[in-house]
Amino acid sequence: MMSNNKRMRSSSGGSDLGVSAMKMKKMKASRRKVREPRFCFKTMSDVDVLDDGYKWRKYGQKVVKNTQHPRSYYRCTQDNCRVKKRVERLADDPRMVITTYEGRHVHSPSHDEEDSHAPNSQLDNFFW
DNA sequence: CGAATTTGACCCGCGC
DNA sequence: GCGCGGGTCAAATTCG
Repeated sequence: MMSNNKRMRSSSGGSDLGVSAMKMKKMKASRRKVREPRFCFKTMSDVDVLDDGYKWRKYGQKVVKNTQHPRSYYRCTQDNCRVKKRVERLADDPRMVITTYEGRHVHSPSHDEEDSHAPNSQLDNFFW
């Protein structure tokens, strides 16, 4: 009764699996010493997903205090791009959106061609 | 059918 | 020591 494992995120209610997942998660994030720098940009637009050349997939939404609007979390769906993007709306200015990019892009925007030998694009990314 | 999206729940770190 | 907030993932559902 009662909810009885409503979500059981680790499935199989097992423990080993859950532990494994937990361990993996820990290892993945691993609160490393140095974290990738985060770039915050203020954008004035009614739309939050400004197609900057990358494909984003929403993976979560949470409401933050000090703000009457929920925050959206996006992640890059590229093959080798695990860049994270955070989008927050300003309560004072609903048309103002704060886009925070976390991580570093591995590919150049729009151009999907092999940029392996194109340090220029990487430099361009760094600038962003 | 596949992928993307949505919501809820869970976990960890830090503050007091 | 305990509580709260913030952040992420997973599953289910829906759209193209």
